[in-house]
Amino acid sequence: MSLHAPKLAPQDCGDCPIRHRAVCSRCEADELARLEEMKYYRSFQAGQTVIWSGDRMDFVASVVTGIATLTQTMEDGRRQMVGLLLPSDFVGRPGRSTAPFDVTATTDLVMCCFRKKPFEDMMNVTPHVAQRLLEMTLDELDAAREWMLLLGRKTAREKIASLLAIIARRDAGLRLRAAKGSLHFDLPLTREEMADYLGLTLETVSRQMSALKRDGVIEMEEKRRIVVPDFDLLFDETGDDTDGGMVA
Amino acid sequence: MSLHAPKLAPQDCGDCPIRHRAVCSRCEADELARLEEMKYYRSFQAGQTVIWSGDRMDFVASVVTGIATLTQTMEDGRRQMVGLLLPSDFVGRPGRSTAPFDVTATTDLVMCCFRKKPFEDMMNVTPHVAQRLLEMTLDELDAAREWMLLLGRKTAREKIASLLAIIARRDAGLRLRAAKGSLHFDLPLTREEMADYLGLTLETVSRQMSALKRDGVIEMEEKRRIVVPDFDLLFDETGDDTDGGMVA
DNA sequence: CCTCTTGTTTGATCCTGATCAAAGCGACTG
DNA sequence: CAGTCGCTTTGATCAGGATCAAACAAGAGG
Repeated sequence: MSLHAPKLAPQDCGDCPIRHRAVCSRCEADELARLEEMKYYRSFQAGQTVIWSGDRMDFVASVVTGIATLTQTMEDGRRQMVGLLLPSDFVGRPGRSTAPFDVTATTDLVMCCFRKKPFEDMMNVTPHVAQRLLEMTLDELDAAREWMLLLGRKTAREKIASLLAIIARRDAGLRLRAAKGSLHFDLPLTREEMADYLGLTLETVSRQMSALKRDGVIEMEEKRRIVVPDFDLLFDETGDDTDGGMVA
Repeated sequence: MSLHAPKLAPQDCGDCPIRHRAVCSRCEADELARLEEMKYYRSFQAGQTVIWSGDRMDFVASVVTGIATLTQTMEDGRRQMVGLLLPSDFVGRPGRSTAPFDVTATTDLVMCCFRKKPFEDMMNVTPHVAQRLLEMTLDELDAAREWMLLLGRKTAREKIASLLAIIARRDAGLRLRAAKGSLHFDLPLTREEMADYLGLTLETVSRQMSALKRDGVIEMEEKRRIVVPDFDLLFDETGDDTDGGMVA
């Protein structure tokens, strides 16, 4: 349907996600080679800030391993997460030189980076990259709009359930739906980070997690290890009207 | 800095925004001609739905005159606006065939459309279009993230002030800051639409508008005609920490 | 072993914004 | 002009989540 081969499954992805995400498998070999020699890696410890809002940002990057968050902070400290970067996700924008929000490593993090200028130059000669990047950005925009519905109109319980469903679904996507219905996964975020994601306080997050446990929607092996006995049960709590892709 | 000439001011824009927004002035004349012969116009009355969420969408378009909104609706009727389209804004995504949300004309609306397939084909041969589109999409993503901060963390009063500031600023951009400090403009949205934008109820919107009037931050000539005696005063109510571009 | 720290849970109370209800205000029409 | 419709304002009350506060759990490090 497009110029690109079907998206590669994450486990097929080698050490550098950009190579697979931004460039299609039919691109000429020398373009790939050019990309290869441009890239370099940066590692961050959990909790470390990758870049502060307003700072000069002279690279673009994609996540290789670990999780990073994009957050906006108001003067008085109110904080809202506006993006969650998982392996293979992309950050940075060709054509803008300062970061519009904080980027923070929530776990140990490895990113694959390209200096912005040569990356932009390369975009000009290899249109596939621009097209793939457009596609990814449009997906992100769709996700942001789902998120806006969540922030603006969902109840605390629905917000929690939605977040759990998002993470569960992503994990299930990788692990291809483990034990037929029953699903278990690690929560990569603290209660406070969940609160920042959802526009709630950490106390409310904690209370609603307890409520979902009490009501049998989820179980907790440990505080950060979740078991979902029946995904449909969880999904019913999200307020969304269709499942939309649990089954591949 | 890029392949594109500096962005044209809106008043320079002819009858078809895509021509100016999506293609740079240095592009070859025959590309412009090809775009010209592809385009067609569609008109909608205020209140009319352009396309329903989930419907097949076989065109891309940009707004010529009027205002359209993108909204998501939950089963029980809760509604969240996720996009506001002003003249020269773009809708539709190459590479996806169904609309992910409702598009509605809030005023009488004229859109300049291109059938999706030929538009995609053209994108493949004219990389400038893809690049320009990427740039626009990234701007939209930034706007969506600002909006997420508003929805997740701002108070009702801050939300109202932010919305008024956004509209005032946009109007000032066009009319180049009319009466030195004092600014007046029409609100293109009903109280209910404002509520859907802000994740509030229409009653709360009405009350906070009254409060801002009582406190001298705004005046109302008519219910939909706003006077801002001092923009800085309004801006102080938004919770944002820097003005960020009122003055060109 | 104890202490310090970080993340989490739970309780008590408060307050912002939602909900329910009624009335005002134009604009348009018969 | 009365009557209606769409939009807006205002009032009374309610409730969901925030805030303040305390205690718990699990490491890490001395």
